Amino acid sequence: MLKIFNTLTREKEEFKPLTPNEVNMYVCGPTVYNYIHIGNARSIVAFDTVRRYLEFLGYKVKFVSNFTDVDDKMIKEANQEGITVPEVADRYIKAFYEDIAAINVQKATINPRASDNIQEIIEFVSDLIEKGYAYESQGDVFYRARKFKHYGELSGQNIDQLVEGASEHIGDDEFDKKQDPIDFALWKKAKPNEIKWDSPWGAGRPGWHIECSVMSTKYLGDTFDIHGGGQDLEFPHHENEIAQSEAKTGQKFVNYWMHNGFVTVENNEKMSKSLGNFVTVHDLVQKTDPQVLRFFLSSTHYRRPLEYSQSNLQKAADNLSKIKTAYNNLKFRLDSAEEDNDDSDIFTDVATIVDAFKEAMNDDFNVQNGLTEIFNLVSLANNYAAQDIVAKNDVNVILEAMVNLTSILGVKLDDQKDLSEEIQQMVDQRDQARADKDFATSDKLRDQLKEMGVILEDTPQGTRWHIND
RNA sequence: GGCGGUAUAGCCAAGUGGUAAGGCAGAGGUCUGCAAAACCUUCAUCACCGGUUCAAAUCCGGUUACCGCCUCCA
Repeated sequence: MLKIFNTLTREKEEFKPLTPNEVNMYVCGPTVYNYIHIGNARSIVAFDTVRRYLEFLGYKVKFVSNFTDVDDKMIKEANQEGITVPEVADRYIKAFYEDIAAINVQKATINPRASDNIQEIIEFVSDLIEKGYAYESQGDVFYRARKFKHYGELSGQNIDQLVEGASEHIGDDEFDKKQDPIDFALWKKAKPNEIKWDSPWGAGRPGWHIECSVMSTKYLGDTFDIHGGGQDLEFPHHENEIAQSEAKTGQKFVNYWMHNGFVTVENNEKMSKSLGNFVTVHDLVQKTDPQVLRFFLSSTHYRRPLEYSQSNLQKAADNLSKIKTAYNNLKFRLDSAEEDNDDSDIFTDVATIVDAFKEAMNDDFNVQNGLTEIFNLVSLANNYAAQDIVAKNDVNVILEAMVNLTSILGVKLDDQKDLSEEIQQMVDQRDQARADKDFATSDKLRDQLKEMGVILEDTPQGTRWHIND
């Protein structure tokens, strides 16, 4: 039984989807004015892992994640470059797909763009005005936060304290337009030379929060199962989404709210675009194995902070390497494996580990405990591979389990390349030299191959090799 | 000021009342022509103070440190 920590209740709750065997989930995507950084990737990976595990459990998952392609930063970026807002969006959306593919993130079922949903947004806002939850003011439209009686529940905030907090930051002109400092924009009047759409309130563009309410309910219905995003979106973004959506539909918006922790840098400081202390995925994958980055991001519990550092990245690389080595070493035994074994403990051993893995992941996606089970599988694989006689079906059941469990973390084990003919010949020559006890020659060849990135290992079943990358 | 999070070995990190999982690094050993990989052994009393209990990392009270949200941010 899967349990999910629900931000709304601050408790782990049994997961019950609205429709049996199906899950509808929405995750807030990036504003596409730059490459995504490691922090963005963490969120993307966290929810990709959630999705993969749900699919592993047999759920059919409809996964919607948006692109914010109209807002202040988009406009600023476009102006600086002297190109249009859609051009900025197109460029970084393309890069987004490249980046997430590199770290083995499955594409969303749907990636709606705010700018493709302007009509729906206008209708949604009009509806809120009709219902008395929003008002027009000098070309802007604001949401009347105080009217929504559950306002502040997600983030545990008290409205009056929010007003105090808000008044410190709010500008004078905004203060004049708003009836209440905590009211937030649904529609923003266009300034000169800004991207704009016609609306009943004049030319303008949508506010940030409204797009997610509109697009999530458009594709997933008035109520859906899971809504995810970074902890920094809890307030105000998700609070506002709830207010908008529930005011309009009269229905509960989301059953399970999930928030991932931040990626931090030195001194536990949050990595963020505004602080400028970020590393983009685009840059990092040039010098780091994308698989290592993926493993690094997915192997810590999603709600914990994750420190980005060279040593932690290296640790992820070491751990991943251990898993891959075990996989490849066992796979090497397939050639020397005997016929199937009818009476084997291996099947039950593997099943026990897989069950334990599920039990771990069922506890709010506890990947650390899940990893422990993967290492149990590694240990089983290593021990089994060291036996004199191995059976093909035993080897395969272990390999299969390793692939299944690690793929939930987005890791591909089976990516060993073939050797070129030239290198294969060198390996053969060395084998001959060893057979002749000509160790000087064999060691020389081994060193040469090492220079070329091919590591040789001698085993009772012959020479094993792997690529050192 | 309000709300929330974190504090476990050199590092990462499980563990919500019964005497500290797992991984990396380190040390010793086995195997090997030498290696590599693997295997075996070894490595902590849980930020601090006080309390409850037969028993606490785990519950209660207090203290300290760091971080985040309240303004765009995954």
